[in-house]
Amino acid sequence: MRTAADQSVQNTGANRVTISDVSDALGLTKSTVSRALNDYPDIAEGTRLRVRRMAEKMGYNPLSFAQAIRTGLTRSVGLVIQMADHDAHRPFLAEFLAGVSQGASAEGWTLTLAAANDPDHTLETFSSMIRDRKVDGFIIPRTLVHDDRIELLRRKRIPFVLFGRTADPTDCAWFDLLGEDAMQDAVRRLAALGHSRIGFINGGLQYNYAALRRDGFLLGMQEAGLEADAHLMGDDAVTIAEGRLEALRMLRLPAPPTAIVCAVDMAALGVYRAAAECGLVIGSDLSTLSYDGTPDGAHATPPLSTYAVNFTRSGSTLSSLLIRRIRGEDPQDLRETEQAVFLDRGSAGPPALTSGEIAGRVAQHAA
Amino acid sequence: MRTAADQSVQNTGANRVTISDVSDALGLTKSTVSRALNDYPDIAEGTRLRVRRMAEKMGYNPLSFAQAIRTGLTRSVGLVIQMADHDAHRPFLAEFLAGVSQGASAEGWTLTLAAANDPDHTLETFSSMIRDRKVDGFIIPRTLVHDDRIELLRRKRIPFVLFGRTADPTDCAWFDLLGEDAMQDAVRRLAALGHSRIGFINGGLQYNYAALRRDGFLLGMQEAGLEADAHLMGDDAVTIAEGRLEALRMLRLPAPPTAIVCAVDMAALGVYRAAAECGLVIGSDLSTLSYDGTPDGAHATPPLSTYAVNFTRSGSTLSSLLIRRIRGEDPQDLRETEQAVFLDRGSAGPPALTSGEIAGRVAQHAA
DNA sequence: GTGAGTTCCGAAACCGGTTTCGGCAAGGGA
DNA sequence: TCCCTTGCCGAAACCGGTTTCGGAACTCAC
Repeated sequence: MRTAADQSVQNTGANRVTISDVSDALGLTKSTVSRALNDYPDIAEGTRLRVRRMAEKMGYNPLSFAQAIRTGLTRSVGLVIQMADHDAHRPFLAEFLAGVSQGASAEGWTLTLAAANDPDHTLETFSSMIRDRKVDGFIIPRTLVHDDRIELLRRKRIPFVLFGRTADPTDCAWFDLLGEDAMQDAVRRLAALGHSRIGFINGGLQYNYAALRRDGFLLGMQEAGLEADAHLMGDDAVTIAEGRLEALRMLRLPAPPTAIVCAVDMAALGVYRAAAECGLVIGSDLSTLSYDGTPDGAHATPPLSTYAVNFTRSGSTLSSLLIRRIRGEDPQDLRETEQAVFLDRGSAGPPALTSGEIAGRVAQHAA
Repeated sequence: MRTAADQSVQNTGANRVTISDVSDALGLTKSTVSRALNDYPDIAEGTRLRVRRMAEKMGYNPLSFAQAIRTGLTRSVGLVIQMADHDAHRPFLAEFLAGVSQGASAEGWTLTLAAANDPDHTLETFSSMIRDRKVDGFIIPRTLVHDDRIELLRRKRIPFVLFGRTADPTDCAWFDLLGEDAMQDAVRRLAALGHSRIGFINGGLQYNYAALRRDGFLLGMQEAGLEADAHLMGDDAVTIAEGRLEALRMLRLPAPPTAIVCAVDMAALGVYRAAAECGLVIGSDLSTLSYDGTPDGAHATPPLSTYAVNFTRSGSTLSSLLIRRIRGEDPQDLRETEQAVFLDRGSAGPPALTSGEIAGRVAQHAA
């Protein structure tokens, strides 16, 4: 019977150079060539060099799936994106994927991508990719405080790397941005501009970053000698609509904030909307600083000042951490963090209005 | 020497059920089991059933890389995204990838993703993925009129499927949306609303869709008995900035358009900007219809009426077409098209102003 | 009853690598 | 000189499948 293999245009590849071709050309056996190329210690240095040069010259490249059959390793990093997620991070997806892909291919690895519709589907996808040995490990984006994906991989003893941190760091390698430092710095900047009533709109509390950024905000307030008013703090705003609502709520308080720090850019763009509706000018009447670095923020008026994340570099770092993890390095040695970069674009300035004046302006526009 | 394989937590997989386990359980040889599962004709129907049931019961799943070593097929579809592209299509990337991934996994295949920085890098990436047999075929997004990627794959005889069409259809399978029909329909709608001076802002001419959409626009004009004024036609606008410039150019003509059809949503959002600068209200003073269905359009005021593309379904269709192509089906039988869906959201209405009145308004705002 | 086909499965080679094991030769110590 | 290491490589098994080939058993026609 004839099946796919030979009906298809592509076949087993006529003139591919195999390890046997290399060993024949050198008068060695393929086992020697294999060990030479894989740096076994029982190969003489001269032989190793001869083999390397010949392999190079003949253009020999081992097939990863042929290696996999014995080693069990596919040389592939896995990534499962969840479609159910709000699209707060969608703008960065391309950059992030590019980074992951480049980090992988720098080591001769590939990126195997899957998409899932909901958390259950995500876990199923992980399981089937593991069962079929599609990948050697996973990158876990958008970590939660308590994350079932981590539980699963820990239990199955599959290597993984987090983009973010999590409550229980056991067996976890990660790369993360110090959002808490950014929030603290944001407060510091606003205080230096003369703000004293500063609000905070946090992101989704299920995400691990939320508690950290909140703590960073509070630390900044404390450092500046300012009181953190519970009424000026909100949670779970990751979209423009949610950010707008939370900002409106704060602005309608008897003593509204003169500045609002947002944990994510989308929420800050919601603050823009709320400000517009209340007749407040962002950057003078009301200041806001945010975090993410979305392209949308740059196009707003005024452009949004934000702490920007380099998603391309993040992705590539994660790939290389994961590969090192798969190669056996201790997770504790594979934990990197980085500072987000502040982009000062004008959405924060000295308070043009007092809290009371803002309250008046808001009341006026409510009528 | 101990290398990656056994230092890593994951190893060759203790209790995995192999084809030999199945054959032993049945008292058959593994060759018989293999042929039974692959529907060879020289296996008795009863045997085939016995084998299937036992394989099912024991939870046997062949390893794709073990099959690949003999068949040459990895059961993986390849996709290379170009980062250099303007980000007109970025918002859809997640949906598109989800579709491709789901279409692949429906057949037990996977998606191997790579990113490239420029056209040359793209071709190199294709070549190395082919050399290392990472994938069995490729999905080619955003096809150009003359596309080097297609040339390469045609030459190397690697199966591929286009998202879009191209000048030379030889060996090409594809899925595409009938943008030309959408443009024609847009003109029809505008004409029905009473517009007679209708402008057209096209996308990048290197893309295959551009000529098609232009022809669709012209056909619509002809059908409506309207004159297509060359001054009211522009090209290569795929960003907000480019759309704005082209719209401003048209609005400053002695006889400006009362409606503008755009080939891509981003250009239409540029029309919004231009209109705002000229004191024109979109949907009454100036109408616009567009194509893509970006989320951004839904948030504009008024929301942008546009012909929307279902990128998830597009991706999944492309995957299944590619798999059929790899299995040997004739490319000519693997060509599907679909209509974009019109979303009427209010950016087009009966002309509130004549062309002359618009010219007056524009001149007034220029001062 | 015999010869020619069919039907169906086993045996073994094969794919392209990796890994284990054994042994030869050189080197070193007594 | 002899023995014991040590260094280095070949031979062969192995990984988990697929594919080729041959032959036993059964069918059917004459």
